[in-house]
Parts: sequence; C-alpha cells; structure tokens
Amino acid sequence: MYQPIEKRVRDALAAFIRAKYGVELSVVTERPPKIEMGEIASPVCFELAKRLKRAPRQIVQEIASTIGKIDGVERIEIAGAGYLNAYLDRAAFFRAASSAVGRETVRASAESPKAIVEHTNINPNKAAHIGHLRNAVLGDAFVRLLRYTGRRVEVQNYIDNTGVQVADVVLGFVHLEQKTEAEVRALAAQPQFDYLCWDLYARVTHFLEEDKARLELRGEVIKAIEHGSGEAAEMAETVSTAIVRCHLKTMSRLEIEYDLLPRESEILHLKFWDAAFQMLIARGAIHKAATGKNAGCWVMELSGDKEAAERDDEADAKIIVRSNGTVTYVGKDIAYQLWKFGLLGKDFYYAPFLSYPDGRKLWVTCSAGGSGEAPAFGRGQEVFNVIDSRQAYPQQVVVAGLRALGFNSEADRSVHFSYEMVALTPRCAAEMGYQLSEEEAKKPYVEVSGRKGQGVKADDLLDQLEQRARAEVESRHRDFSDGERAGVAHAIAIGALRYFLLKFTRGTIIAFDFKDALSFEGETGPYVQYAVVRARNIFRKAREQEQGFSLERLEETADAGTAQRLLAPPEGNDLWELSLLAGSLGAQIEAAASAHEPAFIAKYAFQLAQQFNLFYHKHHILSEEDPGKKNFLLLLSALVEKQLVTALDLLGVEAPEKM
RNA sequence: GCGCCCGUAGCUCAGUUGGAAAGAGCGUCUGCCUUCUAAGCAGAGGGUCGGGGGUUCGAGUCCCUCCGGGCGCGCCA
Repeated sequence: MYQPIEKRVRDALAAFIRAKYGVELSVVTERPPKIEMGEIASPVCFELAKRLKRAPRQIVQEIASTIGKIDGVERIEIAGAGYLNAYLDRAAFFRAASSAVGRETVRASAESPKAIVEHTNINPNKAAHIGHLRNAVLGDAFVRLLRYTGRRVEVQNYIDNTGVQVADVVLGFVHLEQKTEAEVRALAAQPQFDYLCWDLYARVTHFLEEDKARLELRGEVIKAIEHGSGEAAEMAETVSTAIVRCHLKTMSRLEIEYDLLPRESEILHLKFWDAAFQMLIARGAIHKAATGKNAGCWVMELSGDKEAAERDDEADAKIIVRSNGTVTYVGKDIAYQLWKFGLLGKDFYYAPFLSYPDGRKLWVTCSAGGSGEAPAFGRGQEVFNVIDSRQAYPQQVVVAGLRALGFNSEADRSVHFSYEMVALTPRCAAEMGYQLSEEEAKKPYVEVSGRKGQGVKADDLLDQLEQRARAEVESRHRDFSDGERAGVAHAIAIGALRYFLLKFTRGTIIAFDFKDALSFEGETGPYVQYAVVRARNIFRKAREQEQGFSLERLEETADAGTAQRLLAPPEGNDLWELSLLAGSLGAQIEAAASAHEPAFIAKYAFQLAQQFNLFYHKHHILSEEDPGKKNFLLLLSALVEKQLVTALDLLGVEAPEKM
C-alpha cells in the first residue's frame, strides 16, 4: 500500500521539475525520522539547488506551493533546510490497506518465466547439520518470496552421490565394518541411519589420516562408484539414497520441499560433460596447454585475454580437464549450469521419488527409461544457486564459462545466492565437548569439522526445540490434548529455528549458541507468532461475546469519519504508525526480493509484532465502549494479523491458533 | 602475493540506491499479571559507527590509506 503512493510522489515531483525547470533527475524519497514530519520525504531540492545554482529553501517553497494534488497525499510541507515532506491521507490509506488485504497475491501462470533455485545440496553421506539448515531455510524463504511476487519457481536439490564423501562412508562399511551390501541395506532401513554414517564418516577420516597410503583405497572406491557397477557402486547407491531420504525427512519437519533431485551419477552416465566439452572446444573457450605446469591440461582463460592464452600464461588459467583426461568439478558444474538454462542439448530421464502429503511429486533424475509424466525440468530463465560464500570463486568460473561460450545473457542471469557459514561460539563448542586450542577459545566463533564428526545435528536441534516448546505449552495449557500440544510445540520450534536462521543478513557469520537459538523471547519467531495469537484471541472472544461477529462485517459497518478522527494527529499518531507499518509489507517484500535478502522480512515481521504488542497493551479492545472505535481497533488488529501471517508465511513459519 | 568479505552499545546483530537527533534483541537495574494469555509492556543505563585523510550542501553508508579479523585462490570434490 505504501509503495504505490511513494511512486506517485516520486513521479509527480520528477514530472513537475521537468516541466518547470527543464531538469531531468531521479527523485529519491525516504521515510522521515518522525511521524510528525510526514510519511514520505524528498531531499530532491538539494540536488536541484546545485543544478540551478539557487538556494534550496527558495526552490522548495516554489514546488510545495504549486505542485498541486497528489492522490493519497493530504498535503506537502517544507521542512529543515529544504526537505519536501508529504503527509498522507491517513483514513484513505487505512481503508485501502484494510480492503487490499488478502488480494495482493499474484498467481504464477504456467507461461511466466521460470526461476530455478538450487538449494540444500547436502552430501548424502551423513546427517544434516546446522550449516545445512541455513542453506535450506534461506533457499526456501527465497523461493517463497519469488512465488509470492508471481514468479514460477523450480526447486532443485542437487545430490552429489558419486563424490569422495559417499566413497569414504562406503570405504568405512567395507574396510572398518566388514559389511556386505546386503548388510548395509538392512542398516539403511533402520531409523537414524544418517547418524550412524555421521560417526562412521568421522572414523574413516581418522583412519585415512593415520596412514596416507590408505588413500589408495579411497581412489579404488571412487573409481568403482563412477563406473557404476559392482558391490561398492551398489553400496554407494544404497547409502546415498537412504541418506537422501533422511535429509528429506528432516527438511519435511521444516516444511521444505523440492521439485527435483538432480544427481551427479546421471550427469556422469548421460555424458553431460562430453557435450559441454565439445561446445567449449568448438567455441574456443578452452584450449590445451602445450607447455608449462599445466601441460597436457585443457584450461580456460579467466581474464579472457587471448594473447595470454597463446603464451600459455598460467596465472589466470583454470584447469577444466586434467592431463589424465578426467574432468574437474567446475567442468561438470559448467555442464550442469548449461543444462539448467536448456543450453546443453541433452536432458535427464526422470522418475518419481516420493509424493508429499499435499500430493505434489518429487522427481529424481535417472539414466534411462523414466516416466513420461514428468514435467519439463530445467530451461530456466534465471538460475539461483544457494551456495555458501566460500564457493564464490568456482561459481565465478562457471559464469565465466557461460560467457566464454557466448551465453552472456545467461551469465548475467546466473546468480550466486551466497551466504556465510554457521560456526559455533567457543562456549558452545566447549559444551559439546570439542577440544579447543587457547587461540580458538578467544575467537568470537570456531568453525567445526563435519569430517571429524563435529557439529550440531539438525534433528537434534529440532528435537530440543520441540521439547522446550512442549514444556512451555504444557505449563500454559493443561486443557490441550496430546495432539494439540505436539502440534503447537512443533509450530513454535519451527518458528524459533527458522526465524533464528533468517534474522541475520546473508553476509553475517552466525556464531551458533544454544542459548540464543533455543530462546522464545525477544527478537524470535515465537514472539511474532505470539502477536498473531493475541490478535486471534481477541477475535475468538469477540465471536463468543457477540452473535454473528465476523471480520467481514466489521468492514461493512466501518465509517470513514471514525477512522479519520482516530488517526488524526497528534493523539492518533500511535494508531497511525501501526497502520502505516502494517500497510508497508508490500514495500518490504519488494526490497527483500530485489536484494535477495529474506532477513528484511524477518526484521519487518518483528517490528510489526512489536508495535502491535504496544498497541495491545494500550487499548483494551473488547471493553471499548465507543462502538465506532471498537470497530476500528478490531479492523486494525485484523489488518496487522493478516500482514503478520503473510510475513511469517514468507519465512516458512506458521502461526498457531493458540499457544 | 592476488581477489572477496567484515569491524556499529558489555554480548549478538539491523541500519535497503549517501539524507534530518545512530536502532533492536540479549544481559544488568527498577516497576507492571482480578483484564483480549506476562512467550508480554514501561522505564533506566550503555556508542570517538576500528584509526586517519578525501569527495559532498550532507558520510555508519562512497573513495584512499593504515590497523585488526575472516574466507578464497589445488591436475581435491
């Protein structure tokens, strides 16, 4: 509701300035520091003063007195050294915000351009940990944001089922546990197989570190897996698929779902790389180094400097194919990125992997056969790769690869949705029993090693959160059934966890601490959920007290005069600020979507909840005797509730009816 | 060595294309539950926005430099 008016003000000012002074400039607007100064301010006269070589104060007066009426704006005033402050028509804003509620969602049509978002991407060899959760929650919130703004989105969770990490677990089962494939399959059917592999993986890491000669064993296992047949390959398939199911189950607890699981094994077997290789050679994007340290390798020049390539200058060359003929990780990634844009000229086969409770199907790639009912995957218009910031360099190489092939517009539409890692506070690491050096103990955070079996497992954290939430619910609601308690506790646990991971901006390293993550007070998900519950409690009680009460009828019986009276300054400033903030969700969504920053929504939700709590404390609505005022307060509560629910939904958090 | 990121209150963090007097949570201290649930509210205290220089009418925000911290740069994946 806010941003259309803001845009009208900007356009009106720009048009006026163009007509009157013949100057073309982009008008900036901002929120004044205090509500007494209006709702939209522009410092445009400072810029104009410079251009016209006149005093800003003089220009601002001319504009304010002659610009005329702008729809939604009550008046324009002069402030400070030359600010133009616009004061909105409060009652009109409130009416528009209230009636627009619930009608703002844009539905994606099947023809609208598709965005591909790849996230989660956990190596399928051990349980998911807190760092993986940040990736998945961030990716999922971004997907929700895109879908809300009307984008069609395909969610992919890439499975590296042929890499070293899976190989190491297979090595562990074979050499440390002396297990056969059938025995591993039996274990994989047991619950918490991902936990078992977590420990085994740590043991394998230790086993390999003890004697470097054992690395040969790993090489053999990898070769066998890549070849795709034999006991080791079958075991790798068993392990990785079982672990993927564990991960999907964990993600389902957080209501994170996917459309497709593209697998590394198919990229290999369907020879995606060979196709990309031919393209790269044909367009001269890579060349074979004849001399120097890279002799015998196919390399790509990152600087795009052809002369450097001629000279075999190694400084800016990235090896794509090793001298033994095998392709590097980035090479495969280039092929995969080409497929995402529909540029590779090859496609996977697809089979259903599972069905979600709402009937939606999750598909997996396969190398032959497959189902004819699979939707058209890939061919994205825009591609977002949710990958931590440490992979910035390889991501740049992939984009450079697209550019070298002449796909400049696809390169521009390849986005590395990067974020910083989750580390542990030294205190937290100590609590978990990890040995820290003196140096580490002084740092603000310590990075933990999944290889060594360190880290906070996602399911453990979720269990703890649910347990705590359940204890809280039990102490407050003795009347709840077991099912109700579990449901509410689950919603609170998710709210706490998702909010915790989303309230930090992407570039901030999260120093994880149980104390903060397990909190339900202050700037947390449950705080926001609680505000929604408070609003709903009012409506519930109102329905009990009043026959035929409904939120729809409130709107019909509302009169504009009351809103105008109650929102009028100065007494109405508090109600107005809450209304204004509630009506600004759209502006926040726009900002969050364009900055790729879900944290903006989290911050907004908290601020709105905070202001609502203040309002809740000040006004006892149901005992309000003035029926017009009571009606207005209820409408305002309904507006806030709806906006909070929408904001929470974008974060993937559900607000329970009671808590 | 090269590249990228960060440094804001005791702690953890916001501060959206440069804009009016620096914000929040936690922690500390002081109050508020016969009311629509206190997972809440009010108040107090706490800041040379790492240092210095520059650009600008205006800098936490842009540029330079220094200090401090992190990450990346492999014929690993």
